[in-house]
Amino acid sequence: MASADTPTQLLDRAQALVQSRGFNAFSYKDLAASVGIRTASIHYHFPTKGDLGLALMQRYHAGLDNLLTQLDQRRTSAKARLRGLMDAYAETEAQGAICLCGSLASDQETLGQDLSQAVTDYLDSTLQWVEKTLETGAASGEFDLSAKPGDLAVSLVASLQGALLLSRAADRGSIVGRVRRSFLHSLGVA
Amino acid sequence: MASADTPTQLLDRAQALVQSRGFNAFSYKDLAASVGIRTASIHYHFPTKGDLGLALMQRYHAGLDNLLTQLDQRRTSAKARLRGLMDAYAETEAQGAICLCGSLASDQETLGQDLSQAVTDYLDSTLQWVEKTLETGAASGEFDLSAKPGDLAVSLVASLQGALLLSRAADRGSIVGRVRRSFLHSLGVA
DNA sequence: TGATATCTACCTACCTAGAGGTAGGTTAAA
DNA sequence: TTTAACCTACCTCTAGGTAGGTAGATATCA
Repeated sequence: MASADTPTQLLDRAQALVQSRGFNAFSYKDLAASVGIRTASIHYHFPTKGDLGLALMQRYHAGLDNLLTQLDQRRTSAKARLRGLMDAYAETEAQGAICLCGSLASDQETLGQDLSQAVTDYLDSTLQWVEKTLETGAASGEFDLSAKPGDLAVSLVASLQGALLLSRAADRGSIVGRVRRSFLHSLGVA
Repeated sequence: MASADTPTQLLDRAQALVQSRGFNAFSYKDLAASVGIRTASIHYHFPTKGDLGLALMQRYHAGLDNLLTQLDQRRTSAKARLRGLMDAYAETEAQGAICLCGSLASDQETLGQDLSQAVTDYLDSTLQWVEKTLETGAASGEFDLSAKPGDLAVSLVASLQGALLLSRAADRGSIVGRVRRSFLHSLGVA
């Protein structure tokens, strides 16, 4: 397999660094060493660190859109679709990472306006999709919603984001798995 | 009210900075300006930044122990005790902050071993207390647990941590409030 | 076709600002 | 007269970023 082009390699490595150390705790020097070029060359592709962060979020958001579209197109049950989303979080957890935008969210006050907005947009997309999926499942009688879909959606996304955080800090096995179990339980579809 | 002594002031301001910007995104310079002394004087009280972080977590953990002990001593219902914990998170949310250890957790790979361990310890304390409280409530027939207490405890703490993150990034009002509602709902005690 | 111009993707060398941290002096109270 | 709690002045290292140069691929055109 031919190795990816430089911008892609940079984004790949930068994403890993943000997800493991936080946006303010990695440098162009780290990144340059990791890709095998000089820091000045990174500026050629991404003039400022803010630009890099923005590109990172754009790609990440595109990946989310892709996943959600695929899940919808499979036309499976609402439960299976939600499970698909939770599986994606489980995968992130398995890599020992946290969500890119979860990581950025905790440094939010130091981010530029654009980047900050990109984080908000990503979370909004997720929340809207979860809410819609819950409503669909409820309408078809698949779920017995114990609370308002909006509240449940917020709770699920919050618990998934929090799960990734806890997973690295608390030593308790797969947190995402446990969140998934108890969430499906609460929908009466476990 | 007499203003607090310098170490306390330093801890107060440092905590606010960590909770709003992240551990790696505030400097001794910021802190010094905020308290009104020079950076060198901070080193007198906290020789290294790691020491400061550790002191921060120790105080924060002590505050948690205090809260949980108080909640237990009131001998109210398990529901009220859990609500007390959730109220504390709501207060943090109202300040536009995230949990100190949630913030540290996302920069975890850059933290020293001691500080990293302190974060883990804090989360463990919380998780153990929640699990114990859930079990007590279930034993007395107060709750109808839909899942294993351990899973529920992990879910609740994850969703509270995640709620603080979302609260700043997603513009959806009080996330903690919505998490609380849907959690209590799922226990059948709303 | 061959000469020339342009462009891409890097490079070396450098800048300024700021980081955390240290050495040693000063001041005021115990 | 000692000690606590500051200070000034300084250190080294690293940050993000810039200036300007270069090798090699690609396009242009007499």
